[in-house]
Amino acid sequence: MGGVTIKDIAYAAGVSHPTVSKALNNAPGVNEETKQRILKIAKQMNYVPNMAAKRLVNKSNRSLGFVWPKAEGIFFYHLCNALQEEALRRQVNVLVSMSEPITALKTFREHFIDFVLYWFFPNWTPSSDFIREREQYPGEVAIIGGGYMDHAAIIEIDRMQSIYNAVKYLAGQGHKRIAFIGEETDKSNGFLKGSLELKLEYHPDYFVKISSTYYQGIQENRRELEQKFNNLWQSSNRPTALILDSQDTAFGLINILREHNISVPKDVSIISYDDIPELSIYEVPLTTCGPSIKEMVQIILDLYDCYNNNETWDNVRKIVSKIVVRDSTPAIH
Amino acid sequence: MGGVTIKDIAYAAGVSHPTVSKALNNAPGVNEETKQRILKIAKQMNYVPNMAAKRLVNKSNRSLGFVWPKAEGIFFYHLCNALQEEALRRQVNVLVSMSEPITALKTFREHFIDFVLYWFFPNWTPSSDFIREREQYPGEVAIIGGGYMDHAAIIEIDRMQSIYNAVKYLAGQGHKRIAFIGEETDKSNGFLKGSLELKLEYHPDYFVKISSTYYQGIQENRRELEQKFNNLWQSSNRPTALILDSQDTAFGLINILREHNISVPKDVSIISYDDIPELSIYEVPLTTCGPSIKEMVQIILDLYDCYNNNETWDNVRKIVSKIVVRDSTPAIH
DNA sequence: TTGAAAGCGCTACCAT
DNA sequence: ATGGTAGCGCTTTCAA
Repeated sequence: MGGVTIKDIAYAAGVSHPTVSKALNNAPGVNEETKQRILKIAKQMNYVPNMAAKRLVNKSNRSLGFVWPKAEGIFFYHLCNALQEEALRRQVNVLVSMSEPITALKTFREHFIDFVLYWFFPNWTPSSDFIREREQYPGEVAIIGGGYMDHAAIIEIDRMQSIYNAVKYLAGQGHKRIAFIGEETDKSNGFLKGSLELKLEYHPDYFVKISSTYYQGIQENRRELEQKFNNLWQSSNRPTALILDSQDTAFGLINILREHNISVPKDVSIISYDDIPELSIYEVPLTTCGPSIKEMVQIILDLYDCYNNNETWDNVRKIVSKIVVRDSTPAIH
Repeated sequence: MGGVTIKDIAYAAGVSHPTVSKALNNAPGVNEETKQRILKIAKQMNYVPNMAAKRLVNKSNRSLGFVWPKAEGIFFYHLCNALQEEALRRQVNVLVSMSEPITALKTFREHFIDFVLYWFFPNWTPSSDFIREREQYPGEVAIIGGGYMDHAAIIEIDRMQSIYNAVKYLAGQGHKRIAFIGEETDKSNGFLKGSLELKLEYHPDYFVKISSTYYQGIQENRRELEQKFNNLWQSSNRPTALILDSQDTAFGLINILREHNISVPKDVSIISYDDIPELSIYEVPLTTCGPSIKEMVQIILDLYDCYNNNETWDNVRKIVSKIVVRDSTPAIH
């Protein structure tokens, strides 16, 4: 039960265990034929490497841990899935933890995961306990989504630029009156910057600032959204396009539009932040902006590979945002 | 990274490294005074045990792997979160994998997770590859949600009973005309059984059978739901209560009701399957049936504890369903 | 009570 | 190309 080791394989293949090790790790200096034989036997015997032993000799084991932030799940669900899929292709294991950052790191350390990826939010900074835990962690730590700490690779997401691009795109489609609905963050700043630089019509109510969040209750959230949207819609400067700051806002607004018989894109064009499939399979597939999950996953695993091959890498990588054009934003005249 | 080992401590304390090991692990056979001295030095030197080395010798550890099924995420998100939280309380690590079952088991084996929990669906049966992989796996495998295999603990969910109870509860609230909306599964059978046994009014259109699923597209799903619901609502035997087979159906229907200005519970009472917070924070908090996530998590970890303490356990555990009464189902006259 | 020695599974480093 | 040997840090005998 359990323990098939390289020695067992070596015995079965009639070679020595170092040869098996080399064969299994694609190391040079093994006859191709022998190698194939060993590989075959290993598979037959359903060999599973002992990560502890690997770690003991300071070898990485091609596994990546992702720490799922305490936040609404749908985006991270898709991110995890995509990560998982691409990782499979690249032969790396992905394990997910939903613990808080310190516990997660400890758990990953105990299980020999050699690369841990955190999703944090802008302005996050590490607690001293976290720093201490990170010092004990032998592998690499990467941070995506926001925040910064020493001894961690950073994958930056430029949300401001994302929204800025959305404004630009809509302007290119012929819109002059564009409103933004969402919280006050980098994203809304991108909207303001875009409106200003592209010399769009601007009225203070074009920034529809939402303050209640989903988890304060759908009810509260919806009420606020509905009321503020109505104000905007009834104003004398009704916009022709809307930029929404997240899928959450998009879901809320779509219901509201439906009730009011406002049709997309006939009555209004829409771009939403967040690259998730739910936005593309709606009645009117929505144009989205923001980093593509697919691309994020590539960058993450490229980073992992760099680490794994002991290559150097830029400590900060930027992930560019992308507009995925769908039916909700045709050109207007 | 790394550095201080028990040998260093041994040298500093003027003892041998096995003695340090014993002292650090509270093992018997070490002079109390020596032990304290060693502990103190270890602390001074900021010793951190090398998990790899430990693991290489001692195989077991308190950790549980959960395999997240390829299915829509929101329920599993809550389940994972709850599992994680209770596990923290019980000092067990939880790691989640989104790989397919065999890969997941292999990954967990590699990383010394000694207990793996699968969510499967009714009528699932293991492939021969899976059986083989399980045989190699030294830990325990548990299955929840449906399906069966040898050498696995089973946590059974009686969905039929859940819905049956819902029917019974609604009947108790005074309803005679109850309809069910959802796919044809154990759940719909529970509805039919309840209607029959409790001698409710029954019309064929009270079983609103939905066949398209969420991932065929929201659009398709919504259209079918809307059309079938309209039929039901316009029929001469309009029901006074609805049982919905999942949160998915609930979300869809709620939007439809809103558009039609049908008010809950004034115009119709509703019970939905699935114990997730989203159903409780809606405009009208919905009464739900089905197993409570909290309870599921308890049963899972109780099972884990049994396994971990080498206790015996019933190979099949049933998880009872519960009705959480909220505002959507008042008594009627 | 203590410590010398063996060994967990693996890789690195030489010899051959 | 191959394999013998050493050693990663730790626990576990077992002899002193």
